[in-house]
Amino acid sequence: MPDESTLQQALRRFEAFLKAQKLKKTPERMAVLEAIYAHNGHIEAAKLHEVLQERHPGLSLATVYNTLELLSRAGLVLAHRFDTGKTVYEKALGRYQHDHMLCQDCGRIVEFCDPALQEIFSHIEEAYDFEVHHHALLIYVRCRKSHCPHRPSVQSTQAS
Amino acid sequence: MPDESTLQQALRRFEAFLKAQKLKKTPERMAVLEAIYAHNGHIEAAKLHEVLQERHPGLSLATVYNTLELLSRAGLVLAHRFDTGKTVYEKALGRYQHDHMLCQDCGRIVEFCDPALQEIFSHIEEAYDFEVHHHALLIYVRCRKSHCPHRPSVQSTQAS
DNA sequence: ATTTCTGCAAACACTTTGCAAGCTA
DNA sequence: TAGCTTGCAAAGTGTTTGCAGAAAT
Repeated sequence: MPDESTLQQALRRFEAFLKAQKLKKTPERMAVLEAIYAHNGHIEAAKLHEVLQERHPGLSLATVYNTLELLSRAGLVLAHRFDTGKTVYEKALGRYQHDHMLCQDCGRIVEFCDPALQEIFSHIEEAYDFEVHHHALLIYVRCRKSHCPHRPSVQSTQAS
Repeated sequence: MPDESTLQQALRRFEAFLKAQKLKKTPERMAVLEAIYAHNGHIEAAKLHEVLQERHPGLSLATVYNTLELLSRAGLVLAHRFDTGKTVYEKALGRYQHDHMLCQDCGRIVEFCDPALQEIFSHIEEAYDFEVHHHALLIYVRCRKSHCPHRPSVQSTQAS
Protein backbone atom coordinates (compact mmCIF):
# COMPACT_ATOMS: atom_id res chain seq x y z
CA MET A 1 0.00 0.00 0.00
CA PRO A 2 1.89 3.02 -1.33
CA ASP A 3 1.75 6.27 0.58
CA GLU A 4 -0.09 7.96 -2.24
CA SER A 5 -3.22 5.91 -1.85
CA THR A 6 -3.17 6.34 1.90
CA LEU A 7 -3.65 10.06 1.44
CA GLN A 8 -6.41 9.45 -1.06
CA GLN A 9 -8.11 7.15 1.36
CA ALA A 10 -7.82 9.69 4.12
CA LEU A 11 -9.22 12.44 1.92
CA ARG A 12 -12.20 10.32 1.00
CA ARG A 13 -12.84 9.40 4.56
CA PHE A 14 -12.55 12.96 5.73
CA GLU A 15 -15.00 14.15 3.11
CA ALA A 16 -17.43 11.48 4.16
CA PHE A 17 -16.98 12.45 7.77
CA LEU A 18 -17.61 16.11 7.05
CA LYS A 19 -20.69 15.35 5.04
CA ALA A 20 -22.04 13.04 7.71
CA GLN A 21 -21.49 15.70 10.35
CA LYS A 22 -22.91 18.43 8.17
CA LEU A 23 -19.62 20.24 8.28
CA LYS A 24 -18.07 22.07 5.42
CA LYS A 25 -15.26 21.01 3.18
CA THR A 26 -12.82 23.86 3.10
CA PRO A 27 -9.44 24.22 1.45
CA GLU A 28 -7.93 24.86 4.87
CA ARG A 29 -9.17 21.59 6.29
CA MET A 30 -8.00 19.63 3.33
CA ALA A 31 -4.64 21.33 3.49
CA VAL A 32 -4.19 20.31 7.11
CA LEU A 33 -5.06 16.74 6.33
CA GLU A 34 -2.62 16.66 3.46
CA ALA A 35 0.11 18.20 5.55
CA ILE A 36 -0.15 15.59 8.26
CA TYR A 37 -0.27 12.79 5.77
CA ALA A 38 2.79 14.17 4.04
CA HIS A 39 4.65 14.01 7.31
CA ASN A 40 6.06 10.80 8.69
CA GLY A 41 6.08 10.47 12.42
CA HIS A 42 5.01 12.90 15.08
CA ILE A 43 4.42 16.55 14.49
CA GLU A 44 3.13 19.26 16.75
CA ALA A 45 0.53 21.85 15.91
CA ALA A 46 2.95 24.76 15.70
CA LYS A 47 5.26 22.89 13.36
CA LEU A 48 2.37 21.81 11.21
CA HIS A 49 1.24 25.41 11.07
CA GLU A 50 4.70 26.47 10.05
CA VAL A 51 4.91 23.87 7.32
CA LEU A 52 1.50 24.88 6.03
CA GLN A 53 2.59 28.46 5.60
CA GLU A 54 4.63 27.45 2.59
CA ARG A 55 1.74 26.40 0.41
CA HIS A 56 -1.05 28.05 2.35
CA PRO A 57 0.16 31.33 3.74
CA GLY A 58 -2.28 32.84 6.17
CA LEU A 59 -3.76 29.58 7.30
CA SER A 60 -4.13 30.17 10.99
CA LEU A 61 -3.00 28.19 13.96
CA ALA A 62 -6.54 28.19 15.25
CA THR A 63 -7.67 26.41 12.12
CA VAL A 64 -4.89 23.90 12.51
CA TYR A 65 -6.12 23.07 15.99
CA ASN A 66 -9.71 23.05 14.90
CA THR A 67 -8.97 20.67 12.06
CA LEU A 68 -6.77 18.40 14.12
CA GLU A 69 -9.67 17.99 16.47
CA LEU A 70 -11.95 17.00 13.62
CA LEU A 71 -9.40 14.64 12.16
CA SER A 72 -8.95 13.07 15.51
CA ARG A 73 -12.66 12.54 15.89
CA ALA A 74 -12.74 11.12 12.39
CA GLY A 75 -10.09 8.61 13.34
CA LEU A 76 -7.69 9.92 10.76
CA VAL A 77 -5.18 11.36 13.16
CA LEU A 78 -3.80 10.19 16.47
CA ALA A 79 -2.85 12.58 19.22
CA HIS A 80 -0.21 11.87 21.84
CA ARG A 81 0.62 13.91 24.83
CA PHE A 82 3.88 12.50 26.08
CA ASP A 83 5.40 14.47 28.93
CA THR A 84 6.30 17.68 27.28
CA GLY A 85 3.09 19.60 27.59
CA LYS A 86 2.89 19.71 23.85
CA THR A 87 0.55 17.44 21.98
CA VAL A 88 1.96 15.68 18.94
CA TYR A 89 -0.08 14.28 16.12
CA GLU A 90 0.43 11.61 13.52
CA LYS A 91 -1.57 10.13 10.70
CA ALA A 92 -3.64 7.15 11.69
CA LEU A 93 -3.92 5.47 8.28
CA GLY A 94 -1.12 3.69 6.54
CA ARG A 95 0.81 3.07 9.71
CA TYR A 96 1.21 -0.20 11.51
CA GLN A 97 -0.27 -0.21 14.97
CA HIS A 98 2.50 0.76 17.33
CA ASP A 99 3.42 2.23 20.68
CA HIS A 100 6.27 4.33 21.95
CA MET A 101 9.38 3.96 23.99
CA LEU A 102 10.85 7.19 25.32
CA CYS A 103 14.54 7.10 26.02
CA GLN A 104 15.23 8.98 29.21
CA ASP A 105 18.88 9.34 28.37
CA CYS A 106 18.77 10.81 24.91
CA GLY A 107 15.17 11.84 24.44
CA ARG A 108 14.73 9.63 21.44
CA ILE A 109 11.24 8.21 20.81
CA VAL A 110 11.25 4.70 19.41
CA GLU A 111 8.24 2.90 18.05
CA PHE A 112 7.57 -0.72 18.71
CA CYS A 113 4.81 -3.23 18.33
CA ASP A 114 3.96 -6.20 20.47
CA PRO A 115 1.03 -8.43 19.62
CA ALA A 116 0.68 -9.39 23.26
CA LEU A 117 -1.06 -6.08 23.81
CA GLN A 118 -4.00 -7.25 21.76
CA GLU A 119 -4.40 -10.14 24.11
CA ILE A 120 -4.47 -7.80 27.05
CA PHE A 121 -7.22 -5.83 25.39
CA SER A 122 -9.24 -8.93 24.69
CA HIS A 123 -8.82 -9.95 28.25
CA ILE A 124 -10.04 -6.58 29.46
CA GLU A 125 -13.04 -6.50 27.20
CA GLU A 126 -14.16 -9.78 28.67
CA ALA A 127 -13.28 -9.09 32.26
CA TYR A 128 -14.86 -5.64 32.42
CA ASP A 129 -17.40 -5.79 29.65
CA PHE A 130 -15.90 -2.63 28.25
CA GLU A 131 -15.27 -1.91 24.66
CA VAL A 132 -11.64 -1.02 24.05
CA HIS A 133 -11.53 1.95 21.75
CA HIS A 134 -7.89 2.90 21.50
CA HIS A 135 -4.89 3.13 23.73
CA ALA A 136 -1.52 4.65 24.41
CA LEU A 137 1.39 2.80 25.89
CA LEU A 138 4.49 4.72 26.82
CA ILE A 139 7.52 2.87 28.04
CA TYR A 140 10.25 4.96 29.56
CA VAL A 141 13.61 3.36 28.93
CA ARG A 142 17.29 4.06 29.27
CA CYS A 143 19.67 3.26 26.49
CA ARG A 144 22.88 3.45 28.47
CA LYS A 145 23.42 -0.26 28.16
CA SER A 146 24.78 0.36 24.71
CA HIS A 147 23.46 1.38 21.37
CA CYS A 148 20.71 3.93 21.47
CA PRO A 149 20.87 5.00 17.85
CA HIS A 150 20.70 8.66 18.80
CA ARG A 151 23.25 9.30 21.43
CA PRO A 152 22.93 12.06 24.08
CA SER A 153 24.37 15.47 23.19
CA VAL A 154 22.70 17.12 20.17
CA GLN A 155 19.08 15.97 19.82
CA SER A 156 17.58 19.11 18.36
CA THR A 157 13.88 19.31 17.60
CA GLN A 158 14.72 17.23 14.55
CA ALA A 159 14.86 19.05 11.27
CA SER A 160 12.22 18.25 8.68
CA MET B 1 1.55 -3.89 54.80
CA PRO B 2 -0.44 -1.18 56.55
CA ASP B 3 -0.61 2.28 55.08
CA GLU B 4 1.23 3.71 58.03
CA SER B 5 4.50 1.99 57.26
CA THR B 6 4.27 2.96 53.63
CA LEU B 7 4.49 6.60 54.61
CA GLN B 8 7.39 5.88 56.91
CA GLN B 9 9.18 4.11 54.14
CA ALA B 10 8.54 6.98 51.78
CA LEU B 11 9.82 9.49 54.31
CA ARG B 12 12.99 7.54 54.82
CA ARG B 13 13.56 7.21 51.16
CA PHE B 14 12.94 10.86 50.56
CA GLU B 15 15.38 11.87 53.25
CA ALA B 16 17.97 9.58 51.75
CA PHE B 17 17.29 11.04 48.34
CA LEU B 18 17.67 14.58 49.57
CA LYS B 19 20.88 13.81 51.34
CA ALA B 20 22.28 12.03 48.34
CA GLN B 21 21.45 15.00 46.14
CA LYS B 22 22.73 17.50 48.68
CA LEU B 23 19.30 19.00 48.94
CA LYS B 24 17.73 20.23 52.10
CA LYS B 25 15.10 18.61 54.20
CA THR B 26 12.45 21.23 54.76
CA PRO B 27 9.10 21.07 56.52
CA GLU B 28 7.40 22.04 53.28
CA ARG B 29 8.87 19.17 51.35
CA MET B 30 7.97 16.69 54.02
CA ALA B 31 4.48 18.09 54.20
CA VAL B 32 3.97 17.60 50.49
CA LEU B 33 5.16 14.03 50.71
CA GLU B 34 2.83 13.31 53.59
CA ALA B 35 -0.08 14.89 51.84
CA ILE B 36 0.28 12.74 48.77
CA TYR B 37 0.72 9.63 50.79
CA ALA B 38 -2.37 10.47 52.80
CA HIS B 39 -4.33 10.62 49.59
CA ASN B 40 -5.52 7.55 47.77
CA GLY B 41 -5.70 7.80 44.04
CA HIS B 42 -4.90 10.64 41.75
CA ILE B 43 -4.60 14.21 42.84
CA GLU B 44 -3.63 17.31 40.98
CA ALA B 45 -1.22 19.98 42.12
CA ALA B 46 -3.86 22.61 42.81
CA LYS B 47 -5.92 20.22 44.91
CA LEU B 48 -2.87 19.09 46.81
CA HIS B 49 -2.03 22.69 47.47
CA GLU B 50 -5.54 23.31 48.71
CA VAL B 51 -5.42 20.33 51.05
CA LEU B 52 -2.05 21.42 52.37
CA GLN B 53 -3.41 24.80 53.37
CA GLU B 54 -5.24 23.17 56.26
CA ARG B 55 -2.19 22.09 58.15
CA HIS B 56 0.39 24.23 56.42
CA PRO B 57 -1.14 27.56 55.56
CA GLY B 58 1.09 29.61 53.31
CA LEU B 59 2.77 26.69 51.69
CA SER B 60 2.95 27.85 48.11
CA LEU B 61 1.86 26.23 44.92
CA ALA B 62 5.33 26.75 43.55
CA THR B 63 6.72 24.63 46.34
CA VAL B 64 4.16 21.96 45.66
CA TYR B 65 5.30 21.76 42.08
CA ASN B 66 8.92 21.90 43.06
CA THR B 67 8.50 19.08 45.53
CA LEU B 68 6.42 16.94 43.21
CA GLU B 69 9.26 17.13 40.76
CA LEU B 70 11.71 15.95 43.37
CA LEU B 71 9.42 13.18 44.54
CA SER B 72 8.97 12.08 41.01
CA ARG B 73 12.71 11.93 40.47
CA ALA B 74 13.03 10.03 43.70
CA GLY B 75 10.58 7.47 42.45
CA LEU B 76 8.16 8.17 45.26
CA VAL B 77 5.45 9.73 43.16
CA LEU B 78 4.07 8.95 39.75
CA ALA B 79 2.83 11.62 37.42
CA HIS B 80 0.19 11.07 34.77
CA ARG B 81 -0.90 13.46 32.15
CA PHE B 82 -4.05 11.88 30.75
CA ASP B 83 -5.78 14.13 28.25
CA THR B 84 -6.91 17.00 30.38
CA GLY B 85 -3.89 19.25 30.35
CA LYS B 86 -3.63 18.84 34.06
CA THR B 87 -1.07 16.52 35.50
CA VAL B 88 -2.23 14.21 38.27
CA TYR B 89 0.03 12.61 40.81
CA GLU B 90 -0.17 9.54 42.97
CA LYS B 91 2.04 7.85 45.51
CA ALA B 92 4.31 5.22 44.05
CA LEU B 93 4.85 3.12 47.16
CA GLY B 94 2.25 0.92 48.75
CA ARG B 95 0.25 0.56 45.59
CA TYR B 96 0.08 -2.46 43.38
CA GLN B 97 1.46 -1.85 39.94
CA HIS B 98 -1.43 -0.79 37.78
CA ASP B 99 -2.52 1.03 34.67
CA HIS B 100 -5.56 3.01 33.69
CA MET B 101 -8.64 2.66 31.61
CA LEU B 102 -10.42 5.88 30.73
CA CYS B 103 -14.08 5.54 30.04
CA GLN B 104 -14.96 7.76 27.10
CA ASP B 105 -18.61 7.69 27.99
CA CYS B 106 -18.61 8.68 31.63
CA GLY B 107 -15.09 9.99 32.24
CA ARG B 108 -14.40 7.45 34.93
CA ILE B 109 -10.82 6.27 35.36
CA VAL B 110 -10.52 2.62 36.27
CA GLU B 111 -7.34 0.92 37.38
CA PHE B 112 -6.37 -2.52 36.24
CA CYS B 113 -3.39 -4.81 36.28
CA ASP B 114 -2.31 -7.37 33.76
CA PRO B 115 0.80 -9.44 34.32
CA ALA B 116 1.21 -9.87 30.59
CA LEU B 117 2.65 -6.37 30.50
CA GLN B 118 5.68 -7.53 32.39
CA GLU B 119 6.34 -10.03 29.68
CA ILE B 120 6.17 -7.32 27.09
CA PHE B 121 8.76 -5.37 29.02
CA SER B 122 11.07 -8.35 29.32
CA HIS B 123 10.72 -8.90 25.64
CA ILE B 124 11.61 -5.29 24.93
CA GLU B 125 14.61 -5.27 27.20
CA GLU B 126 16.02 -8.19 25.31
CA ALA B 127 15.05 -7.11 21.85
CA TYR B 128 16.30 -3.55 22.15
CA ASP B 129 18.87 -3.83 24.89
CA PHE B 130 17.06 -1.04 26.67
CA GLU B 131 16.41 -0.87 30.34
CA VAL B 132 12.72 -0.41 31.03
CA HIS B 133 12.34 2.21 33.70
CA HIS B 134 8.64 2.80 34.04
CA HIS B 135 5.61 3.04 31.83
CA ALA B 136 2.12 4.34 31.35
CA LEU B 137 -0.62 2.47 29.60
CA LEU B 138 -3.89 4.22 28.94
CA ILE B 139 -6.75 2.28 27.46
CA TYR B 140 -9.67 4.30 26.22
CA VAL B 141 -12.85 2.33 26.63
CA ARG B 142 -16.58 2.73 26.39
CA CYS B 143 -18.83 1.36 29.05
CA ARG B 144 -22.08 1.50 27.16
CA LYS B 145 -22.27 -2.24 26.98
CA SER B 146 -23.64 -2.19 30.48
CA HIS B 147 -22.39 -1.49 33.93
CA CYS B 148 -19.89 1.30 34.15
CA PRO B 149 -20.05 1.90 37.90
CA HIS B 150 -20.25 5.63 37.44
CA ARG B 151 -22.85 6.46 34.91
CA PRO B 152 -22.80 9.55 32.68
CA SER B 153 -24.39 12.76 34.01
CA VAL B 154 -22.76 14.14 37.18
CA GLN B 155 -19.09 13.13 37.43
CA SER B 156 -17.70 16.05 39.44
CA THR B 157 -14.00 16.31 40.17
CA GLN B 158 -14.61 13.71 42.83
CA ALA B 159 -14.88 15.01 46.36
CA SER B 160 -12.08 14.25 48.82
C1' DA C 1 -29.39 33.13 1.46
C1' DT C 2 -27.99 30.62 5.30
C1' DT C 3 -24.88 28.60 8.07
C1' DT C 4 -20.48 27.39 8.99
C1' DC C 5 -15.41 28.77 8.79
C1' DT C 6 -11.58 31.55 9.07
C1' DG C 7 -8.05 34.63 11.02
C1' DC C 8 -6.93 37.57 14.50
C1' DA C 9 -5.95 38.57 19.00
C1' DA C 10 -7.22 38.27 23.45
C1' DA C 11 -8.18 34.96 26.91
C1' DC C 12 -7.09 30.74 29.43
C1' DA C 13 -5.20 27.20 32.54
C1' DC C 14 -1.44 25.01 34.16
C1' DT C 15 3.29 25.32 35.19
C1' DT C 16 7.67 27.65 35.59
C1' DT C 17 10.70 31.38 36.85
C1' DG C 18 13.09 35.49 39.17
C1' DC C 19 14.03 37.59 43.27
C1' DA C 20 14.54 38.99 48.14
C1' DA C 21 13.93 37.12 52.59
C1' DG C 22 14.21 32.93 55.47
C1' DC C 23 15.76 28.61 56.87
C1' DT C 24 18.88 24.36 56.75
C1' DA C 25 23.11 22.22 57.48
C1' DT D 1 27.79 31.53 57.75
C1' DA D 2 26.98 29.82 53.08
C1' DG D 3 23.74 28.18 50.10
C1' DC D 4 19.62 26.13 49.11
C1' DT D 5 14.40 27.14 49.60
C1' DT D 6 10.39 29.58 50.06
C1' DG D 7 6.52 32.59 48.73
C1' DC D 8 5.02 35.88 45.79
C1' DA D 9 3.82 37.47 41.57
C1' DA D 10 4.88 37.88 37.07
C1' DA D 11 6.07 35.44 32.92
C1' DG D 12 5.60 31.41 29.92
C1' DT D 13 3.44 27.72 27.14
C1' DG D 14 0.37 25.46 24.49
C1' DT D 15 -4.43 25.64 23.44
C1' DT D 16 -9.04 27.69 23.27
C1' DT D 17 -12.38 31.24 22.46
C1' DG D 18 -15.11 35.39 20.64
C1' DC D 19 -16.11 37.95 16.91
C1' DA D 20 -16.68 40.09 12.26
C1' DG D 21 -15.80 39.26 7.72
C1' DA D 22 -15.45 35.45 4.17
C1' DA D 23 -16.71 31.24 2.13
C1' DA D 24 -19.31 26.90 1.37
C1' DT D 25 -23.73 24.66 0.61
